[in-house]
Amino acid sequence: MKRHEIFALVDCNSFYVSCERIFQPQLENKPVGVLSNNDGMVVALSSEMKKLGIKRGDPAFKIGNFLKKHDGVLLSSNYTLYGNISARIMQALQQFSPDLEIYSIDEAFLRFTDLPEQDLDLLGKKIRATIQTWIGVPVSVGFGSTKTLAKIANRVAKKFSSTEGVYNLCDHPNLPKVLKWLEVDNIWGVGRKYAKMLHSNGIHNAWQLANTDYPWVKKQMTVVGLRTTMELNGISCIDIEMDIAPRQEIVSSKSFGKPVSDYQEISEALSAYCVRAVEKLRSQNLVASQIMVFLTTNRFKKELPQYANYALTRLPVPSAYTPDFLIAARSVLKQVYREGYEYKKVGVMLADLMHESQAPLDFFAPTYLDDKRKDIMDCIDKINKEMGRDVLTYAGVGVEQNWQMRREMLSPRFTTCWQEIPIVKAK
DNA sequence: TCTGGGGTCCTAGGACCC
DNA sequence: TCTGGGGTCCTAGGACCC
Repeated sequence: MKRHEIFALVDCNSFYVSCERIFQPQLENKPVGVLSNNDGMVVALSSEMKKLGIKRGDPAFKIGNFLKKHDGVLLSSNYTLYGNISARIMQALQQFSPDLEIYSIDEAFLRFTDLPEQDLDLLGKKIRATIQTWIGVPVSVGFGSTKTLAKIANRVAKKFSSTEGVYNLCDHPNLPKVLKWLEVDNIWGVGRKYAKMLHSNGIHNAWQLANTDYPWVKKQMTVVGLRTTMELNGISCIDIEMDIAPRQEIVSSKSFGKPVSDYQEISEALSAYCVRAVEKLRSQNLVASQIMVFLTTNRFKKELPQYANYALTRLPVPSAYTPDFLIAARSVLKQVYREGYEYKKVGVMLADLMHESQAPLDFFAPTYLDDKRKDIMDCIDKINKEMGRDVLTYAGVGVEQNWQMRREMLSPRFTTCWQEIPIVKAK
């Protein structure tokens, strides 16, 4: 007999903003927004910011003046800080259940087995209090008999202050009411395209979707949509994933701080992203054998000629040796680069990843592990880790780096850099 | 001046094999 | 009249997530 399972979704409220507020208490109760790379658009907002009518995705340059009038603050994103705070939260959550899935930087699923349901509300409150006290970040907790329902419960917890941040949908008499309230657009797993399709078929809320003919759903939305629909009916189809699945691809790409046409500059930026991607590869003890390069102009500038393209190549043997990728990336870039365009973005994607110990042997060439290449890379990584990022790097990444992104409102690395750790003076 | 970056999964179709 | 029937692997594209 299957044991009775309950899922919880713990989700940090306005995560990036909450991270900034830990070390900058003057930001409490103020409209605060955190921007995407290049200070482009708002990606996280405090509730005060939402009340001003600002939305995720609003471009920074359009709202700057408006915010000044309302004492609002915009910050550049500080992923070093957010990553560190996230790790602390996940560690703290471990104590509530060993069955923990880190779903994103600010969300985790927990699975409980044979837990008395009357205790759920108390448990939710305890989780909230723990994360608030230990780390200083407010979270919301939703319980459900499936992951999809736990997600919905979390949404209710966030939306209605009367819940005090905890909502339980397990065998709840309000379940039909909640499902009727929730538009299909807001169901986990239903994106813009499918939401539109469902609306045009007269299915507007989660209750209606739950009661839709399964074969029809499968035909229109593949098994993925079918799973979601069944989960709305309390049939658990998506289990938590505790093992960190090995990566299948690693992407490194960024928009430029300003438009770039010059081949040399693009090549430098590409080289820099390539160095970063291969570092990431090595940090997980992986090797890659495929590399793809893509570049694109600014699609928002409709008056300018547009161009986007990509191409890929394979390495003769899987590798994590940066120069192998730099050489490959540059030869691929030559294939896709066209003169006379203002480029906005270039990037590299590594694919065909496998653990370095599983790389196939080649009769004619030594594997990455065999010859000195791994030793050289490990040595460089170690120096960079101890002495600072890019103390040792490659000539191809250039010196001036005019293409670098903008981060004009960046907060300090409060928790990960000795020079930037805040000092509290005793009175 | 100015609009993110990094992932996953599923399906259809073509190549190739016996 | 009629032109096999599976498999598998690979890739591109489309959907989704935060």
